[in-house]
Amino acid sequence: MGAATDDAAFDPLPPAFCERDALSVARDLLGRYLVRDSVVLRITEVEAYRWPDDTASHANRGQTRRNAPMFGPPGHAYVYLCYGLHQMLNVVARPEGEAAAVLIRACEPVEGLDVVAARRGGRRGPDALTGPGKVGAALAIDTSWSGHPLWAPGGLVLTHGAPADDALEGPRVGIDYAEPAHRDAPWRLAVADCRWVSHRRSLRGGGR
DNA sequence: ACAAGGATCCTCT
DNA sequence: GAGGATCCTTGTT
Repeated sequence: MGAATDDAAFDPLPPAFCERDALSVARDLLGRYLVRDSVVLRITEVEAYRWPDDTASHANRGQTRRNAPMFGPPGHAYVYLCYGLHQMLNVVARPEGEAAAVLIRACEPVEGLDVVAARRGGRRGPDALTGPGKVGAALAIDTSWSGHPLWAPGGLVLTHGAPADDALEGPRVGIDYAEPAHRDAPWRLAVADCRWVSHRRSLRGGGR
């Protein structure tokens, strides 16, 4: 991706991009870039946590200190710690007061592969970036980034990237505690024909 | 102040 | 395919 620095791929997405239903935002996030310093990752897999009435969502039982950014304005990060060690990055969707988010589950490296490999124990293949905890590690973020605006220069930035033409869909991972209707809903989306995707066996063609 | 469980990852078999 | 790691968040006492 050599001469990518002078095209629009690195223009930040405005907050208004995220000011709609999380499933729509999720679909349109496929192919976008997450940029932090020398590291550029292309988003390849996401999950929508919707509003209202999604029993898998952290926001389902009301606002807490942890999930407060979900209730805030769109286009901010929501980062939380999972299983005591994994930093999970979400993009906040919907207007302020309506708590929805998109979990970034996997990415494909665009630039900064050496830095990513160093942060991921030397891994350079899809194992390095297929899983939400792996993405957090590759970007070296933690919960102190929760609430960060994703369009502000110099931090963690969500940019236009290279939007994906085709998508696969399937049920979200690790939410057996949710009501069946939400547990089985196909609200996990991934770039089609892409190796940088986790749990590929449970995905099917869904498109756009 | 306490107990329970988690939107996962890694290693080993 | 199974289990341990690892500690914060949450709801309750």
